[in-house]
Amino acid sequence: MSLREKKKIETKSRIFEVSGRLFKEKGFENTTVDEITKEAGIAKGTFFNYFPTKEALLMYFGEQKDELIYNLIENETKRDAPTKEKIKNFLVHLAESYEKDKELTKLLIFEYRRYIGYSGLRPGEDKSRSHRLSTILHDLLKVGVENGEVSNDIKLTKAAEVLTAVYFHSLITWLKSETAFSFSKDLSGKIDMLFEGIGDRM
Amino acid sequence: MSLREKKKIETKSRIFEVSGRLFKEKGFENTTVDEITKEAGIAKGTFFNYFPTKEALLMYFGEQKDELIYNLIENETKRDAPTKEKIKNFLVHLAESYEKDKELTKLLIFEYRRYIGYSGLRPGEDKSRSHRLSTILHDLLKVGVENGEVSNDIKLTKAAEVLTAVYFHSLITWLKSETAFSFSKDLSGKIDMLFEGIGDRM
DNA sequence: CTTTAAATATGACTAGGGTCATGTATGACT
DNA sequence: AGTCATACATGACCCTAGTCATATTTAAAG
Repeated sequence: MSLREKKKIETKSRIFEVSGRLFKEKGFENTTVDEITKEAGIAKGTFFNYFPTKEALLMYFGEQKDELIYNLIENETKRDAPTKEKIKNFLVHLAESYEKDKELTKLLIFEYRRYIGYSGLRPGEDKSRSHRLSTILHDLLKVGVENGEVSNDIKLTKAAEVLTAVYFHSLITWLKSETAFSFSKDLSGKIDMLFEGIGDRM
Repeated sequence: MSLREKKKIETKSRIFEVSGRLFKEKGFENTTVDEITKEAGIAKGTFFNYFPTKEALLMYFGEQKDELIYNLIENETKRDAPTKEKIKNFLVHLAESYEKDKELTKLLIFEYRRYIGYSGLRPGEDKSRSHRLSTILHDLLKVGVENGEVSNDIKLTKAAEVLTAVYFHSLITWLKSETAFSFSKDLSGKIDMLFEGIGDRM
């Protein structure tokens, strides 16, 4: 690895460390790019060589965190278990990991959405969280259909999207709520409902 | 009505009209508060007497539009019809009304979310779209349970939230998509699925 | 018609995100 | 080692949302 590459990595991770500390201390909005660069010992312009906007830095936090979580969980869902349980476990674990730091999650989710919302106008891949989640769920459901645990006349993609929808909606409701209700429990109940259906089975 | 009140209303609606025109012409981000106030014939500071931030103005657009739509639709759902059909009609009508102006909807939804996300930190009422939608759906489902059309052991609130979740997720997926798929049709299919359930009925 | 207090309007000013022309370090090639 | 092209760093500068001390307008009271 060349000296240049080393320095690039070094600088990027210094920005990452310093901003992480500052965000925790003072919050995202109250931390200026100036402060970050001063503490990191670089010029302001340099920051924008690494992250196109201040929000992009926040997204980077989200990506790092997601990487950890998804890897952790993808393994776990390889275990043998009924499809519904696997899906539930997967989502509930995700939920629990977010429950650990509500404030950071708030920032990540709301800024991320905004960012994706706009950048979605441009062409390019949908790197959004929801798409990734949908894909994983789709695969799990497919196995479920093969085993006869999941109705085989449903559209897999639609079902995966519905599950994703419920997951994110619960997450957002939880983030907005001030009372301390459990995101993971709320979600668990809703997943049951999805498998059962809302309509009366006479 | 006093002269003061008249002027206030006059000024607010001038801001509203001018900004509406400018947003359509040049987009939200590319329209500055300076431009708006110049065209409206007021000083910059005055703008902020009426709207605390530029985004608040956008939210005001959203509220105005929602008011129209919800009133229109709330009446329509008073008709006699099966619960599922009523819910479907309601949501599909909503969907269609958004389909008419995708760009504006994009702005409203993504900015609104961001705004609510942050302001949700403060105490106070949840004036969010999703909450309102949930309430309407909850009432519709209640009638359904009374008529035996909807399973009576489901938690009404949970069910309403699940429907809301699917509605918003579809909306957002549609907004992010570049290909022209129909939001209202996609939604319609998902509502069917929710009533049926994902699990196999053996 | 004055006086006076409160509401509203004003625009110079501040703050912070983001740009860009210029300077400097790096490494490939001779 | 010396030359050169290219990648990267720099900080003065720009732009625009939002603030605030001051000025003006309204309306109520005397």
